Amino acid sequence: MTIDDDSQIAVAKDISTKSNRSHVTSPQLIASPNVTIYDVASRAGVSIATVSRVLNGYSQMKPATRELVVAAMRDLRFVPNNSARGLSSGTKMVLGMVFLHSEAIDPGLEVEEDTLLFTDAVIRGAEEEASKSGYALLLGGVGKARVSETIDRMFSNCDGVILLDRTVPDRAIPTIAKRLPTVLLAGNGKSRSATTIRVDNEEPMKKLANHLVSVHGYSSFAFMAGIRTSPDSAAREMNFREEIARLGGRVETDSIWESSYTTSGAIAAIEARLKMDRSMPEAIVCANDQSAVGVIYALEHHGFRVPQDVAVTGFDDISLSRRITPSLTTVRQPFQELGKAAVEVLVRICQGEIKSGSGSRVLPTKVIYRSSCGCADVSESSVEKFMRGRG
Amino acid sequence: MTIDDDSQIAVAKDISTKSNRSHVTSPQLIASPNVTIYDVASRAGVSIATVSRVLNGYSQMKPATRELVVAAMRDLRFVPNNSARGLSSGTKMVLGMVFLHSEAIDPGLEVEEDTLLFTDAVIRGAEEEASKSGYALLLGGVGKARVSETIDRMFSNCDGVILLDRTVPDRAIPTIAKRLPTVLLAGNGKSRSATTIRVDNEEPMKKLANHLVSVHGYSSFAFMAGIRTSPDSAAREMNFREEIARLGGRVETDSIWESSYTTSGAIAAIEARLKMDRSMPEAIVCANDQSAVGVIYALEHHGFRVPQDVAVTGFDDISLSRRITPSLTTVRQPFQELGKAAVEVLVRICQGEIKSGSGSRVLPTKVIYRSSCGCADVSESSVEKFMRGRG
DNA sequence: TTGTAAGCGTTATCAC
DNA sequence: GTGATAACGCTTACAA
Repeated sequence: MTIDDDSQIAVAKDISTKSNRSHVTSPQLIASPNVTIYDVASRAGVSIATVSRVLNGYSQMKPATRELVVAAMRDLRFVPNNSARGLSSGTKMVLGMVFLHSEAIDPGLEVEEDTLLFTDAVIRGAEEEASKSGYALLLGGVGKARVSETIDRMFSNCDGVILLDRTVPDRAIPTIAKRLPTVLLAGNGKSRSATTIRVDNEEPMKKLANHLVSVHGYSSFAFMAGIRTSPDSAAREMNFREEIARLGGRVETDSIWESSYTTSGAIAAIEARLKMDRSMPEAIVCANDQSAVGVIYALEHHGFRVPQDVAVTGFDDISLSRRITPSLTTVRQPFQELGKAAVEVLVRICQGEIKSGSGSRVLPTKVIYRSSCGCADVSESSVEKFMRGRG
Repeated sequence: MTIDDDSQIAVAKDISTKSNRSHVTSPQLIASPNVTIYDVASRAGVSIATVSRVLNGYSQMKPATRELVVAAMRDLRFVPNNSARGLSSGTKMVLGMVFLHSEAIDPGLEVEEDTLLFTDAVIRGAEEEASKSGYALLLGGVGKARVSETIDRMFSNCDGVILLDRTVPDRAIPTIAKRLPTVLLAGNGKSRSATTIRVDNEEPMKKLANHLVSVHGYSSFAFMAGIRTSPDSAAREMNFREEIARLGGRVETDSIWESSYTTSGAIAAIEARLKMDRSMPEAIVCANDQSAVGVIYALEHHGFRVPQDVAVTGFDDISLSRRITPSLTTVRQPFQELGKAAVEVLVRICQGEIKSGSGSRVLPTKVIYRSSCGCADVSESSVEKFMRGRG
């Protein structure tokens, strides 16, 4: 419908030759008198098949007929019923996105707003891309135990589904993928059953390791994991450890270095570590920015200067990382692009262009050197940046 | 389906007595061999009507029969087809949320991530509440000109829709509301056709005005609007102006005080203002936190100290407002609650408990005094706060 | 190029 | 308490 002109709604009611359809004497209560292809057909003087053809952009039609139908659709303000479409064709033009509720990520914490950022940005990117391709995006948040409910909803409402990392137990993925085109977001990329979209964790971690060793001369390190079972965290940790080992440095191995990806978790970890040993490694590399922020807070709280006493780095490049002091050296990850890429791939799978499970797609990342690693922060000030932004 | 056990999918395939249904010789290509109520019915030895009754929690059934059906559903891993349900019953168990794409809010700007916050938090709150009520949430982002496409998608996929402020021209709302239960979020509350959920802009703005005058003794002010046509911005401005007038203060009236709700917009506005007149009012009250941040940046960039030379306040209480220096005096707005409340109301409208258009619901807000207005910031440090958060 | 009619998987109205 | 069966609004063979 065209929402720019309310008056036509009246027209629709007057003209509607509703129930002209031959085989019906509507027995059900119908909430709103919705216009159907029968109405359009009878107004245009054609069959419903013809209306359907117009609706689906069937090419081999007499242009005049098409015009007629289009006009009738406009006049009656016809909006196709997607349930009927979905039922008949099996295609719903809806994609699902399964993510973790914030309480599931960090229960009990008042609010850690930035935690929302990753998922939100992905959702935004996905929605934008989906709507470009004519799909709608259905949200499926999962908390403690809602997983199977949510998955069922996806099955019954969507043509395909994007599963964010850790929303669904690994072993369930093949089952899901068997039933519905599935794309994994930020998973480990090892699933044979579904395509994975993720960022490059290898190159930037090696680069970062090299930078810390060659440029700043550090040799003792710790890696603050997010959640050890998270593929991203694991990959970042592994690549960092490997490279440091290759360069002859040492990385602590204590299991205490785990933050739940949160600021508060990182603070708690540092506290715990300090109870065991007052000394600190020369540099702490974190699996994400939020924990890096926590590490910096906690270190400074206990009298360590960053980066003079201990260098700290993050991963993500959330906006906060530019604003804290010291500004955070980190790895820029294209949040929205991840969502977009996932939808792109999923749409192509749904449309049969590519088949499910075909490998993984890796998006590039970039190391951003700011001051928390010991570099001079050469980025523009916020004001300058914003001003330039205005042209 | 229960996703905890992949093996049963095999069972489903073996047992399925598909196409037992009397009246069918499936002519269409069916992508996946989905289990239907026919399969369940034949496996349980009952009619499809009985299966449907179980599905809908019909109470007057022999428990034994119910058991039988439930077992069959479990065994076959039956998931009801929502398109069919929607077609037959007209109820889709899907709610729509229409919001503005970020590019529509602030085109051309690189990324102003915090801009996302309001909408994202609302979406999260809405999704959580929706899923509690058994509904799914469908996203409908609108950019430049996608409005009517998106609205159509809502019509054809949803039982009801939440319209965020400024997503749809005012005059189109009655048309939409006539066709679909509609709730307005952060609108002006004046629509007769749809219920509005919004926050209280009156009490906190009056309180703030009083605070600035009585506690700090300011008498010259400016109000940095977001977008003048935005009901929230307008309400905040009006209430502030009224109260200041009552108290005998002055508020500038130049139209230059408008930020587009963004940091960069606020900076640009301050720059423009400075070109006209080097002096500044004693206090600048902003329609949201993002613009307050821009105001502070720009003022300090030009040698003004905040709050000593100029006091600044915001609205929203985004996490950044606690972290900047000086910390921002602002009004806390319950983002997620807004989403929740909107869904709550919408669900009740959809279920016929209350009728559409019945008044508006106003959520409370709270003034948070920090240092940018001249108060001493008594809030805990970040570290302390985070630590306490851990218990 | 267009029309006829079967079928998609549910719900709901009748009977029994 | 349960079973037949029509109807929901659309797509798609197949026929014309």
